[in-house]
Amino acid sequence: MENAPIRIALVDDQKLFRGGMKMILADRPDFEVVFEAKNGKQFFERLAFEPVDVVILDVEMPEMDGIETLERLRTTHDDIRVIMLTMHDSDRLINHLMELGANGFLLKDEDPDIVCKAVERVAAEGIFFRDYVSKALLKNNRNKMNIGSLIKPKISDREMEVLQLICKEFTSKEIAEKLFISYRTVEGHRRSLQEKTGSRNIVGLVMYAVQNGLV
Amino acid sequence: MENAPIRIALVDDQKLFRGGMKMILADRPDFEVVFEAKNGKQFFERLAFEPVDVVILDVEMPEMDGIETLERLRTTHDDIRVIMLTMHDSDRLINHLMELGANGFLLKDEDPDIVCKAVERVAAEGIFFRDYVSKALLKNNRNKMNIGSLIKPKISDREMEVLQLICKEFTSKEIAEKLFISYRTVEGHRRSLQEKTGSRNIVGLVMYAVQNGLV
DNA sequence: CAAAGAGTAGGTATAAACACCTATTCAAAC
DNA sequence: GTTTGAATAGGTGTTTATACCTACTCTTTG
Repeated sequence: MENAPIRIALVDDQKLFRGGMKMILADRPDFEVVFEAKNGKQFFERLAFEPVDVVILDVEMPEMDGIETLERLRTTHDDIRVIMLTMHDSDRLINHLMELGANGFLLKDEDPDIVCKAVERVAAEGIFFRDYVSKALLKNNRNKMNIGSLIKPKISDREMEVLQLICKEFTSKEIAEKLFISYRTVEGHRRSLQEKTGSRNIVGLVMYAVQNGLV
Repeated sequence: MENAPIRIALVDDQKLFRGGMKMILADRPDFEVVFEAKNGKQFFERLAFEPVDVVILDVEMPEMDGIETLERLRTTHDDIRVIMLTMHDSDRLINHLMELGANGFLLKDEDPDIVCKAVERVAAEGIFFRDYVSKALLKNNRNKMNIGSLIKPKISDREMEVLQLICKEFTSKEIAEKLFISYRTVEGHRRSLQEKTGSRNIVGLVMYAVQNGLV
Protein backbone atom coordinates (compact mmCIF):
# COMPACT_ATOMS: atom_id res chain seq x y z
CA MET A 1 0.00 0.00 0.00
CA GLU A 2 2.99 2.24 0.43
CA ASN A 3 3.88 4.72 -2.22
CA ALA A 4 7.50 3.71 -2.01
CA PRO A 5 8.19 0.67 -4.18
CA ILE A 6 9.77 -2.48 -2.82
CA ARG A 7 13.48 -2.19 -3.67
CA ILE A 8 14.94 -5.42 -4.91
CA ALA A 9 18.47 -6.70 -5.50
CA LEU A 10 19.00 -9.62 -7.84
CA VAL A 11 21.98 -11.87 -7.21
CA ASP A 12 22.71 -14.71 -9.65
CA ASP A 13 25.73 -15.66 -11.70
CA GLN A 14 23.80 -16.04 -14.93
CA LYS A 15 23.05 -12.83 -16.75
CA LEU A 16 20.24 -14.36 -18.77
CA PHE A 17 18.54 -15.62 -15.64
CA ARG A 18 18.76 -12.20 -14.07
CA GLY A 19 17.25 -10.68 -17.20
CA GLY A 20 14.33 -13.09 -17.07
CA MET A 21 13.75 -12.37 -13.43
CA LYS A 22 13.73 -8.66 -14.13
CA MET A 23 11.01 -9.13 -16.72
CA ILE A 24 8.94 -11.14 -14.28
CA LEU A 25 9.35 -8.54 -11.58
CA ALA A 26 8.63 -5.69 -13.99
CA ASP A 27 5.09 -6.99 -14.15
CA ARG A 28 4.56 -5.46 -10.75
CA PRO A 29 4.39 -1.66 -10.56
CA ASP A 30 5.29 -1.68 -6.87
CA PHE A 31 8.56 -3.49 -7.44
CA GLU A 32 11.83 -1.85 -8.35
CA VAL A 33 14.98 -3.79 -9.16
CA VAL A 34 17.61 -1.45 -7.79
CA PHE A 35 20.63 -3.43 -8.90
CA GLU A 36 21.93 -6.83 -9.95
CA ALA A 37 25.08 -8.68 -8.94
CA LYS A 38 26.75 -11.81 -10.22
CA ASN A 39 28.00 -12.98 -6.82
CA GLY A 40 27.99 -12.10 -3.13
CA LYS A 41 31.09 -9.98 -3.34
CA GLN A 42 29.67 -7.73 -6.01
CA PHE A 43 26.41 -7.63 -4.11
CA PHE A 44 27.99 -6.15 -0.98
CA GLU A 45 29.88 -3.60 -3.06
CA ARG A 46 26.64 -2.31 -4.53
CA LEU A 47 24.69 -2.62 -1.30
CA ALA A 48 26.95 -0.10 0.42
CA PHE A 49 25.59 2.63 -1.84
CA GLU A 50 22.14 1.38 -2.76
CA PRO A 51 19.87 0.16 0.03
CA VAL A 52 17.29 -2.51 -0.78
CA ASP A 53 14.33 -4.14 0.94
CA VAL A 54 14.49 -7.59 -0.57
CA VAL A 55 17.34 -9.67 -1.99
CA ILE A 56 16.69 -12.52 -4.36
CA LEU A 57 19.74 -14.67 -3.82
CA ASP A 58 20.91 -17.68 -5.79
CA VAL A 59 22.44 -20.41 -3.65
CA GLU A 60 24.87 -21.71 -6.25
CA MET A 61 27.37 -19.05 -7.32
CA PRO A 62 31.13 -18.81 -7.88
CA GLU A 63 33.33 -16.49 -5.78
CA MET A 64 30.92 -15.97 -2.88
CA ASP A 65 27.92 -18.28 -2.85
CA GLY A 66 24.42 -17.64 -1.53
CA ILE A 67 24.94 -19.29 1.83
CA GLU A 68 28.09 -17.33 2.58
CA THR A 69 26.39 -14.15 1.41
CA LEU A 70 23.35 -14.80 3.61
CA GLU A 71 25.54 -15.44 6.65
CA ARG A 72 27.48 -12.25 6.19
CA LEU A 73 24.37 -10.22 5.44
CA ARG A 74 22.76 -11.32 8.70
CA THR A 75 25.69 -9.97 10.71
CA THR A 76 25.19 -6.48 9.33
CA HIS A 77 21.69 -6.08 7.90
CA ASP A 78 19.00 -7.73 9.94
CA ASP A 79 16.18 -5.85 8.25
CA ILE A 80 16.82 -6.91 4.66
CA ARG A 81 14.53 -9.73 3.54
CA VAL A 82 16.20 -12.56 1.69
CA ILE A 83 14.60 -14.99 -0.75
CA MET A 84 16.88 -17.91 -1.55
CA LEU A 85 16.78 -19.50 -5.00
CA THR A 86 18.05 -22.93 -5.87
CA MET A 87 17.51 -25.87 -8.17
CA HIS A 88 17.76 -28.47 -5.44
CA ASP A 89 14.80 -29.38 -3.31
CA SER A 90 16.68 -30.65 -0.29
CA ASP A 91 15.19 -30.68 3.19
CA ARG A 92 18.63 -30.28 4.74
CA LEU A 93 19.38 -27.24 2.62
CA ILE A 94 16.03 -25.62 3.37
CA ASN A 95 16.49 -26.09 7.09
CA HIS A 96 19.99 -24.76 6.96
CA LEU A 97 18.97 -21.64 5.05
CA MET A 98 16.04 -20.95 7.33
CA GLU A 99 18.23 -21.24 10.38
CA LEU A 100 20.64 -18.78 8.84
CA GLY A 101 17.77 -16.30 8.62
CA ALA A 102 16.41 -16.62 5.10
CA ASN A 103 12.94 -15.16 4.74
CA GLY A 104 11.90 -17.29 1.81
CA PHE A 105 12.91 -20.20 -0.32
CA LEU A 106 12.06 -20.89 -3.96
CA LEU A 107 12.94 -23.55 -6.48
CA LYS A 108 14.22 -22.32 -9.82
CA ASP A 109 11.56 -24.12 -11.81
CA GLU A 110 8.81 -22.39 -9.91
CA ASP A 111 5.97 -20.53 -11.63
CA PRO A 112 6.88 -16.88 -12.39
CA ASP A 113 3.84 -15.58 -10.51
CA ILE A 114 5.13 -17.23 -7.35
CA VAL A 115 8.24 -15.09 -7.40
CA CYS A 116 6.20 -11.90 -7.30
CA LYS A 117 4.07 -13.29 -4.54
CA ALA A 118 7.15 -14.29 -2.60
CA VAL A 119 8.61 -10.79 -2.85
CA GLU A 120 5.31 -9.26 -1.84
CA ARG A 121 4.92 -11.53 1.16
CA VAL A 122 8.43 -11.33 2.51
CA ALA A 123 8.24 -7.57 2.23
CA ALA A 124 4.91 -7.38 4.02
CA GLU A 125 4.99 -10.32 6.40
CA GLY A 126 8.65 -11.18 6.68
CA ILE A 127 8.28 -14.71 5.46
CA PHE A 128 7.15 -16.75 2.48
CA PHE A 129 7.44 -20.36 1.68
CA ARG A 130 5.71 -23.01 -0.30
CA ASP A 131 4.32 -26.30 0.95
CA TYR A 132 7.53 -28.21 0.38
CA VAL A 133 9.33 -25.82 2.68
CA SER A 134 6.76 -26.28 5.43
CA LYS A 135 7.21 -30.02 5.09
CA ALA A 136 10.95 -29.74 5.39
CA LEU A 137 10.67 -27.51 8.42
CA LEU A 138 8.23 -29.83 10.14
CA LYS A 139 10.60 -32.76 9.74
CA ASN A 140 13.21 -30.85 11.62
CA ASN A 141 12.45 -30.93 15.31
CA ARG A 142 15.52 -28.95 16.24
CA ASN A 143 13.89 -26.04 14.47
CA LYS A 144 14.34 -22.80 16.32
CA MET A 145 11.80 -20.74 14.42
CA ASN A 146 8.35 -20.01 15.68
CA ILE A 147 6.71 -20.73 12.38
CA GLY A 148 3.11 -20.39 13.44
CA SER A 149 3.51 -16.78 14.39
CA LEU A 150 5.27 -15.92 11.15
CA ILE A 151 3.19 -17.66 8.50
CA LYS A 152 0.31 -15.27 8.51
CA PRO A 153 -0.20 -11.74 9.79
CA LYS A 154 -2.48 -11.66 12.77
CA ILE A 155 -5.72 -10.10 11.71
CA SER A 156 -7.76 -8.93 14.66
CA ASP A 157 -11.42 -9.85 15.21
CA ARG A 158 -12.66 -6.44 14.24
CA GLU A 159 -10.48 -6.32 11.16
CA MET A 160 -11.81 -9.72 10.16
CA GLU A 161 -15.37 -8.44 10.49
CA VAL A 162 -14.55 -5.49 8.26
CA LEU A 163 -12.77 -7.72 5.76
CA GLN A 164 -15.78 -10.03 5.47
CA LEU A 165 -18.06 -7.07 4.76
CA ILE A 166 -15.65 -5.64 2.21
CA CYS A 167 -15.80 -8.95 0.37
CA LYS A 168 -19.59 -8.69 0.33
CA GLU A 169 -19.19 -5.54 -1.76
CA PHE A 170 -20.12 -3.09 0.98
CA THR A 171 -18.48 0.33 0.93
CA SER A 172 -16.73 1.76 3.97
CA LYS A 173 -19.70 3.99 4.69
CA GLU A 174 -22.10 1.06 4.62
CA ILE A 175 -19.84 -1.02 6.83
CA ALA A 176 -19.64 1.85 9.30
CA GLU A 177 -23.42 1.96 9.51
CA LYS A 178 -23.65 -1.79 10.00
CA LEU A 179 -21.09 -1.82 12.80
CA PHE A 180 -22.25 1.45 14.38
CA ILE A 181 -18.83 3.06 14.09
CA SER A 182 -17.39 6.01 12.18
CA TYR A 183 -16.40 5.42 8.60
CA ARG A 184 -12.97 6.80 9.50
CA THR A 185 -12.56 3.86 11.82
CA VAL A 186 -13.51 1.47 9.04
CA GLU A 187 -10.92 3.13 6.85
CA GLY A 188 -8.40 2.69 9.64
CA HIS A 189 -9.15 -1.00 9.81
CA ARG A 190 -8.94 -1.37 6.08
CA ARG A 191 -5.68 0.49 5.99
CA SER A 192 -4.16 -1.74 8.63
CA LEU A 193 -5.48 -4.77 6.74
CA GLN A 194 -3.73 -3.54 3.62
CA GLU A 195 -0.49 -3.11 5.52
CA LYS A 196 -0.72 -6.55 7.08
CA THR A 197 -1.53 -8.29 3.83
CA GLY A 198 0.82 -6.24 1.68
CA SER A 199 -1.95 -5.06 -0.63
CA ARG A 200 -1.84 -1.99 -2.82
CA ASN A 201 -5.59 -1.56 -2.78
CA ILE A 202 -8.93 -3.13 -2.01
CA VAL A 203 -8.46 -5.68 -4.77
CA GLY A 204 -5.39 -7.13 -3.10
CA LEU A 205 -7.32 -7.33 0.13
CA VAL A 206 -10.10 -9.33 -1.47
CA MET A 207 -7.61 -11.61 -3.23
CA TYR A 208 -5.87 -12.22 0.07
CA ALA A 209 -9.15 -13.04 1.79
CA VAL A 210 -10.17 -15.51 -0.88
CA GLN A 211 -6.80 -17.18 -1.22
CA ASN A 212 -6.49 -17.65 2.50
CA GLY A 213 -9.97 -19.06 2.85
CA LEU A 214 -11.20 -16.14 4.91
CA VAL A 215 -14.41 -15.96 2.93
CA MET B 1 -23.52 -2.07 -10.51
CA GLU B 2 -26.66 -0.08 -11.28
CA ASN B 3 -27.82 2.59 -8.96
CA ALA B 4 -31.30 1.21 -9.19
CA PRO B 5 -31.76 -1.63 -6.69
CA ILE B 6 -33.01 -5.06 -7.71
CA ARG B 7 -36.74 -4.99 -7.02
CA ILE B 8 -37.99 -8.17 -5.43
CA ALA B 9 -41.43 -9.66 -4.81
CA LEU B 10 -41.80 -12.32 -2.13
CA VAL B 11 -44.56 -14.88 -2.56
CA ASP B 12 -45.16 -17.45 0.18
CA ASP B 13 -48.20 -18.41 2.24
CA GLN B 14 -46.35 -18.22 5.58
CA LYS B 15 -45.93 -14.74 6.97
CA LEU B 16 -43.09 -15.77 9.26
CA PHE B 17 -41.17 -17.26 6.37
CA ARG B 18 -41.61 -14.08 4.37
CA GLY B 19 -40.37 -12.08 7.33
CA GLY B 20 -37.26 -14.21 7.61
CA MET B 21 -36.57 -13.89 3.91
CA LYS B 22 -36.90 -10.14 4.14
CA MET B 23 -34.26 -10.06 6.85
CA ILE B 24 -31.93 -12.17 4.76
CA LEU B 25 -32.43 -9.95 1.73
CA ALA B 26 -32.06 -6.78 3.81
CA ASP B 27 -28.43 -7.72 4.24
CA ARG B 28 -27.89 -6.58 0.69
CA PRO B 29 -28.02 -2.85 0.05
CA ASP B 30 -28.75 -3.36 -3.63
CA PHE B 31 -31.90 -5.39 -2.97
CA GLU B 32 -35.33 -3.94 -2.37
CA VAL B 33 -38.34 -6.05 -1.42
CA VAL B 34 -41.10 -4.12 -3.16
CA PHE B 35 -43.99 -6.20 -1.90
CA GLU B 36 -45.04 -9.55 -0.47
CA ALA B 37 -47.98 -11.78 -1.35
CA LYS B 38 -49.43 -14.88 0.26
CA ASN B 39 -50.46 -16.55 -3.01
CA GLY B 40 -50.37 -16.13 -6.77
CA LYS B 41 -53.65 -14.27 -6.92
CA GLN B 42 -52.52 -11.60 -4.50
CA PHE B 43 -49.20 -11.44 -6.31
CA PHE B 44 -50.77 -10.49 -9.65
CA GLU B 45 -52.95 -7.88 -7.96
CA ARG B 46 -49.88 -6.15 -6.56
CA LEU B 47 -47.76 -6.68 -9.67
CA ALA B 48 -50.17 -4.59 -11.75
CA PHE B 49 -49.13 -1.49 -9.81
CA GLU B 50 -45.64 -2.32 -8.63
CA PRO B 51 -43.15 -3.66 -11.16
CA VAL B 52 -40.40 -5.97 -9.96
CA ASP B 53 -37.25 -7.55 -11.38
CA VAL B 54 -37.18 -10.80 -9.45
CA VAL B 55 -39.91 -12.93 -7.89
CA ILE B 56 -39.13 -15.41 -5.14
CA LEU B 57 -41.97 -17.86 -5.52
CA ASP B 58 -42.96 -20.70 -3.23
CA VAL B 59 -44.18 -23.80 -5.05
CA GLU B 60 -46.62 -24.98 -2.39
CA MET B 61 -49.37 -22.42 -1.73
CA PRO B 62 -53.15 -22.46 -1.33
CA GLU B 63 -55.47 -20.61 -3.77
CA MET B 64 -52.96 -20.25 -6.61
CA ASP B 65 -49.77 -22.25 -6.26
CA GLY B 66 -46.28 -21.48 -7.56
CA ILE B 67 -46.54 -23.55 -10.71
CA GLU B 68 -49.81 -21.99 -11.79
CA THR B 69 -48.40 -18.55 -10.98
CA LEU B 70 -45.24 -19.20 -12.97
CA GLU B 71 -47.26 -20.39 -16.00
CA ARG B 72 -49.48 -17.34 -15.98
CA LEU B 73 -46.55 -14.98 -15.41
CA ARG B 74 -44.74 -16.32 -18.46
CA THR B 75 -47.68 -15.47 -20.71
CA THR B 76 -47.53 -11.82 -19.74
CA HIS B 77 -44.12 -10.95 -18.26
CA ASP B 78 -41.22 -12.58 -19.99
CA ASP B 79 -38.65 -10.26 -18.46
CA ILE B 80 -39.36 -10.95 -14.79
CA ARG B 81 -36.87 -13.40 -13.27
CA VAL B 82 -38.39 -16.13 -11.13
CA ILE B 83 -36.70 -18.10 -8.38
CA MET B 84 -38.75 -21.09 -7.28
CA LEU B 85 -38.67 -22.24 -3.67
CA THR B 86 -39.70 -25.65 -2.42
CA MET B 87 -39.02 -28.23 0.26
CA HIS B 88 -38.94 -31.15 -2.14
CA ASP B 89 -35.83 -32.06 -4.06
CA SER B 90 -37.49 -33.83 -6.96
CA ASP B 91 -35.86 -34.14 -10.36
CA ARG B 92 -39.25 -34.24 -12.06
CA LEU B 93 -40.34 -31.04 -10.35
CA ILE B 94 -37.10 -29.25 -11.18
CA ASN B 95 -37.36 -30.20 -14.83
CA HIS B 96 -40.98 -29.17 -14.99
CA LEU B 97 -40.28 -25.77 -13.44
CA MET B 98 -37.33 -25.09 -15.68
CA GLU B 99 -39.37 -25.94 -18.76
CA LEU B 100 -42.03 -23.52 -17.59
CA GLY B 101 -39.39 -20.81 -17.61
CA ALA B 102 -38.13 -20.57 -14.04
CA ASN B 103 -34.80 -18.78 -13.74
CA GLY B 104 -33.71 -20.45 -10.55
CA PHE B 105 -34.58 -23.16 -8.10
CA LEU B 106 -33.82 -23.32 -4.39
CA LEU B 107 -34.59 -25.74 -1.58
CA LYS B 108 -36.09 -24.23 1.54
CA ASP B 109 -33.37 -25.53 3.81
CA GLU B 110 -30.67 -23.81 1.79
CA ASP B 111 -28.09 -21.54 3.35
CA PRO B 112 -29.31 -17.91 3.62
CA ASP B 113 -26.34 -16.58 1.69
CA ILE B 114 -27.35 -18.68 -1.28
CA VAL B 115 -30.62 -16.83 -1.58
CA CYS B 116 -28.84 -13.53 -2.01
CA LYS B 117 -26.49 -15.05 -4.53
CA ALA B 118 -29.40 -16.53 -6.42
CA VAL B 119 -31.16 -13.16 -6.64
CA GLU B 120 -27.96 -11.48 -7.74
CA ARG B 121 -27.26 -14.05 -10.41
CA VAL B 122 -30.73 -14.33 -11.88
CA ALA B 123 -30.87 -10.54 -12.06
CA ALA B 124 -27.49 -10.29 -13.76
CA GLU B 125 -27.22 -13.48 -15.76
CA GLY B 126 -30.78 -14.70 -16.05
CA ILE B 127 -30.17 -18.00 -14.37
CA PHE B 128 -29.03 -19.55 -11.13
CA PHE B 129 -29.05 -23.08 -9.90
CA ARG B 130 -27.17 -25.31 -7.56
CA ASP B 131 -25.48 -28.59 -8.36
CA TYR B 132 -28.55 -30.70 -7.65
CA VAL B 133 -30.44 -28.76 -10.29
CA SER B 134 -27.73 -29.30 -12.87
CA LYS B 135 -27.89 -33.01 -12.10
CA ALA B 136 -31.62 -33.08 -12.53
CA LEU B 137 -31.39 -31.23 -15.82
CA LEU B 138 -28.70 -33.50 -17.15
CA LYS B 139 -30.85 -36.55 -16.49
CA ASN B 140 -33.53 -35.09 -18.64
CA ASN B 141 -32.56 -35.53 -22.27
CA ARG B 142 -35.76 -33.97 -23.53
CA ASN B 143 -34.47 -30.73 -22.09
CA LYS B 144 -35.15 -27.78 -24.34
CA MET B 145 -32.88 -25.29 -22.63
CA ASN B 146 -29.50 -24.34 -23.92
CA ILE B 147 -27.91 -24.46 -20.50
CA GLY B 148 -24.34 -23.89 -21.52
CA SER B 149 -25.04 -20.50 -22.98
CA LEU B 150 -27.00 -19.39 -19.93
CA ILE B 151 -24.83 -20.48 -17.05
CA LYS B 152 -22.21 -17.84 -17.37
CA PRO B 153 -22.09 -14.44 -19.01
CA LYS B 154 -19.81 -14.40 -22.02
CA ILE B 155 -16.78 -12.36 -21.13
CA SER B 156 -14.87 -11.21 -24.20
CA ASP B 157 -11.12 -11.74 -24.70
CA ARG B 158 -10.28 -8.13 -24.05
CA GLU B 159 -12.49 -8.00 -20.98
CA MET B 160 -10.79 -11.11 -19.66
CA GLU B 161 -7.40 -9.47 -20.13
CA VAL B 162 -8.55 -6.44 -18.18
CA LEU B 163 -10.08 -8.61 -15.47
CA GLN B 164 -6.84 -10.50 -14.99
CA LEU B 165 -4.92 -7.26 -14.57
CA ILE B 166 -7.49 -5.86 -12.17
CA CYS B 167 -6.99 -8.95 -10.02
CA LYS B 168 -3.27 -8.25 -10.01
CA GLU B 169 -4.04 -4.96 -8.25
CA PHE B 170 -3.37 -2.71 -11.21
CA THR B 171 -5.39 0.51 -11.48
CA SER B 172 -7.25 1.42 -14.65
CA LYS B 173 -4.57 3.88 -15.60
CA GLU B 174 -1.84 1.27 -15.24
CA ILE B 175 -3.83 -1.27 -17.24
CA ALA B 176 -4.34 1.30 -19.97
CA GLU B 177 -0.57 1.84 -20.20
CA LYS B 178 0.08 -1.88 -20.32
CA LEU B 179 -2.44 -2.49 -23.09
CA PHE B 180 -1.65 0.74 -24.99
CA ILE B 181 -5.25 1.97 -24.85
CA SER B 182 -7.03 4.90 -23.24
CA TYR B 183 -7.95 4.54 -19.61
CA ARG B 184 -11.51 5.41 -20.62
CA THR B 185 -11.57 2.24 -22.63
CA VAL B 186 -10.36 0.25 -19.65
CA GLU B 187 -13.14 1.82 -17.62
CA GLY B 188 -15.58 0.84 -20.32
CA HIS B 189 -14.42 -2.77 -20.15
CA ARG B 190 -14.60 -2.79 -16.40
CA ARG B 191 -18.05 -1.32 -16.47
CA SER B 192 -19.30 -3.96 -18.87
CA LEU B 193 -17.66 -6.62 -16.71
CA GLN B 194 -19.55 -5.31 -13.71
CA GLU B 195 -22.80 -5.45 -15.64
CA LYS B 196 -22.17 -8.97 -16.85
CA THR B 197 -21.20 -10.28 -13.45
CA GLY B 198 -23.79 -8.31 -11.49
CA SER B 199 -21.20 -6.63 -9.32
CA ARG B 200 -21.68 -3.40 -7.44
CA ASN B 201 -18.01 -2.53 -7.55
CA ILE B 202 -14.50 -3.76 -8.19
CA VAL B 203 -14.69 -6.06 -5.19
CA GLY B 204 -17.57 -8.02 -6.68
CA LEU B 205 -15.61 -8.31 -9.88
CA VAL B 206 -12.62 -9.81 -8.11
CA MET B 207 -14.82 -12.17 -6.12
CA TYR B 208 -16.47 -13.31 -9.33
CA ALA B 209 -13.11 -13.90 -10.99
CA VAL B 210 -11.83 -15.96 -8.10
CA GLN B 211 -14.98 -17.96 -7.57
CA ASN B 212 -15.21 -18.84 -11.23
CA GLY B 213 -11.59 -19.86 -11.45
CA LEU B 214 -10.70 -17.02 -13.82
CA VAL B 215 -7.55 -16.29 -11.87
C1' DC C 1 -26.42 -5.19 -46.84
C1' DA C 2 -28.26 -4.21 -42.53
C1' DA C 3 -27.85 -5.35 -37.76
C1' DA C 4 -25.31 -6.64 -33.77
C1' DG C 5 -21.47 -6.81 -30.86
C1' DA C 6 -16.66 -5.83 -29.60
C1' DG C 7 -13.29 -2.49 -29.07
C1' DT C 8 -12.21 2.04 -29.03
C1' DA C 9 -12.55 6.85 -26.62
C1' DG C 10 -14.23 11.26 -24.89
C1' DG C 11 -17.32 14.64 -21.53
C1' DT C 12 -18.87 15.54 -16.96
C1' DA C 13 -20.12 14.59 -12.74
C1' DT C 14 -20.10 12.32 -7.87
C1' DA C 15 -18.60 8.73 -4.69
C1' DA C 16 -15.22 5.99 -2.82
C1' DA C 17 -10.68 4.76 -1.78
C1' DC C 18 -6.17 5.97 -0.37
C1' DA C 19 -2.21 8.57 1.96
C1' DC C 20 -0.44 10.74 5.82
C1' DC C 21 -1.31 12.90 9.87
C1' DT C 22 -2.88 13.25 15.01
C1' DA C 23 -5.20 11.66 19.21
C1' DT C 24 -7.97 9.27 22.82
C1' DT C 25 -9.51 5.19 25.45
C1' DC C 26 -9.11 0.72 27.32
C1' DA C 27 -7.46 -3.72 28.31
C1' DA C 28 -3.79 -6.90 28.33
C1' DA C 29 0.90 -7.93 29.03
C1' DC C 30 5.42 -7.43 30.85
C1' DG D 1 2.84 0.55 36.82
C1' DT D 2 4.37 1.53 32.36
C1' DT D 3 4.12 0.00 27.80
C1' DT D 4 1.91 -1.95 23.90
C1' DG D 5 -1.79 -3.01 20.82
C1' DA D 6 -6.56 -2.78 19.41
C1' DA D 7 -10.32 0.08 18.55
C1' DT D 8 -11.94 4.37 18.13
C1' DA D 9 -12.21 8.91 15.26
C1' DG D 10 -11.06 13.33 13.13
C1' DG D 11 -8.35 16.64 9.44
C1' DT D 12 -6.96 17.27 4.72
C1' DG D 13 -5.75 16.30 0.66
C1' DT D 14 -5.12 13.34 -3.90
C1' DT D 15 -6.19 9.49 -6.74
C1' DT D 16 -9.46 5.95 -8.37
C1' DA D 17 -13.67 4.23 -9.28
C1' DT D 18 -18.29 4.77 -10.71
C1' DA D 19 -22.49 6.67 -13.27
C1' DC D 20 -24.49 8.23 -17.26
C1' DC D 21 -23.84 10.00 -21.51
C1' DT D 22 -22.33 10.00 -26.70
C1' DA D 23 -20.00 8.12 -30.82
C1' DC D 24 -16.83 6.08 -34.07
C1' DT D 25 -14.65 1.83 -36.38
C1' DC D 26 -14.40 -2.77 -37.21
C1' DT D 27 -15.89 -7.64 -37.89
C1' DT D 28 -19.23 -11.10 -37.83
C1' DT D 29 -23.67 -12.77 -38.81
C1' DG D 30 -28.22 -13.25 -40.38
